[in-house]
Amino acid sequence: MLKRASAMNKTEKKPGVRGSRTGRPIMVLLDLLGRRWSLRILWELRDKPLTSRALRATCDEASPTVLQARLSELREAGFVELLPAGGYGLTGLGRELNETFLPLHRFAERWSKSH
Amino acid sequence: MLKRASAMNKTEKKPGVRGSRTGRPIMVLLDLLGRRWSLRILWELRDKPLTSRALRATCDEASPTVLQARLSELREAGFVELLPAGGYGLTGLGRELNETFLPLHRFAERWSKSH
DNA sequence: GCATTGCGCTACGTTTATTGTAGCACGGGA
DNA sequence: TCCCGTGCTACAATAAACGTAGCGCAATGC
Repeated sequence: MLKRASAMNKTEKKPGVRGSRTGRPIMVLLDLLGRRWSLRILWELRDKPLTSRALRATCDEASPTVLQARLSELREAGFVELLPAGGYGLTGLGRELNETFLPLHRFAERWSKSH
Repeated sequence: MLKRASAMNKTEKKPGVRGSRTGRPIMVLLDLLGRRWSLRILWELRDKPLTSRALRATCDEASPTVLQARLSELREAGFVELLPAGGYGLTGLGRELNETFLPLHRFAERWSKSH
């Protein structure tokens, strides 16, 4: 019998905050967001929830292994949640975080013209 | 299920924007920033240039291999430059990019209290 | 009933990225 | 000259991500 929703299976073995041994929040956050697909997942969920498979489709068919890993981390961080009705959606906190990336979109457009 | 096989028209040599086969600027940017140490490097250069060794020190002694790789990518992207006087500094574009992350600092503080 | 479909999620072998340690070539003082 | 500090690289070992397949479960259809 598998434990469902076993995101607490980390047991504090601290593989974790890779790029930050200081523990400063900004470092922890930059480390979390600096993992593959983290930023992309938050971005793809920006306007509506997606099922795990739909999310995978939007993320260039990234492997489900790492996608589930990121989703677990982002859920534990409180940015993403698994909706009762099914699918993944941003939490209030996740939406706040995402808003700090909105300027990034505009920046990306400008940047693509300049390099 | 359409496989878009022809987004390789990027004038890119080879390194290959990993997480984005679409070529949309925001995807390319999210992919670049989603590599290990990218965000951290930009963050650490936020107020003054640093030599490669100083940068490594601030980045928890990350291995010089990947640090140089990121610096090359960030230089090619036009966010970072090697100063004539020595040391790495942000370009104007890099500074703009960094400013989109300033709210992240405040967010990180709030976030650390909520989880 | 009993397949079928879609969901979240996992196993596992292969490939790729990152780490850690050591060291190079160059240039500018002293 | 020798000694630093710079940017940068080699290379084996490790960790992370990939790709494919498939599980258990619940809802739906027949």
